[in-house]
Amino acid sequence: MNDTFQALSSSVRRKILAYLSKTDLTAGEISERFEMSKPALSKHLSILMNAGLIQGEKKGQYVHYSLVKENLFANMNDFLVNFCPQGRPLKLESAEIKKNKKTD
Amino acid sequence: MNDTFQALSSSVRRKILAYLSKTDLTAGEISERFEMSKPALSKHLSILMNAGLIQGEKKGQYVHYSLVKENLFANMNDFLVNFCPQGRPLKLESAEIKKNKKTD
DNA sequence: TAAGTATTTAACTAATAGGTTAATTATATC
DNA sequence: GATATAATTAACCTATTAGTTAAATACTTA
Repeated sequence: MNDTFQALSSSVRRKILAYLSKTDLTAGEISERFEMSKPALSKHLSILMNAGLIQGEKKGQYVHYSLVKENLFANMNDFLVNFCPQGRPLKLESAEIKKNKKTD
Repeated sequence: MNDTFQALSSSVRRKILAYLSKTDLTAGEISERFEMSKPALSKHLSILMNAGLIQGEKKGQYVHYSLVKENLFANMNDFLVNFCPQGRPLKLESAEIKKNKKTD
């Protein structure tokens, strides 16, 4: 869980996850979307890999990255369950949440 | 959202939240639960405060801290909604999640 | 095989995070 | 008012993080 939250503490990495939630991308395609060197991006990708939030598959000279959604949800659930008194998995009322929404 | 995930990236701070999910505590009571100096704990508390995840109320010479659960859920929801294709709030099947559970 | 492209690794640097002890602030009590 | 307690702030140190450029690795193609 530590690795997960550590990985999620960077907005760059959260954006990578958001991109991958739409479609798989190669390392190069990901790096095009950021104003940052490829090695820097590569490090972010390896942090997400180590946290089990993404996976990479080498195809020829490319590495295709994809989201591992189950791990994302599993870790979030493990965490959030602490705050549900009944110990049940999440059941949120969207209205109550929207009320407190802050734009980022 | 950055502040929230930054705050959650520390296991000490996640433990503080877990304690506060059970009951309100003073700064001193919180620091007793960790092997760390009071100033160090105080800094963790201020990070959680800045993220809006806890609030402190001064009563006499004590400061009583409590969880602000709504902000926790709101931020998590804002984040997780990205990964729900329909854009709906979370609806997870606990069985599928348990399968991938990793102990921390 | 040589040259080009995709990606990662290595070596380095600057900024940030997380801890320490000492000092300060605010309240309580004698 | 003096002293004790709770909590935070200040000053400092070390380790980690996040970026850089240069080099290495792996694959493709002429």
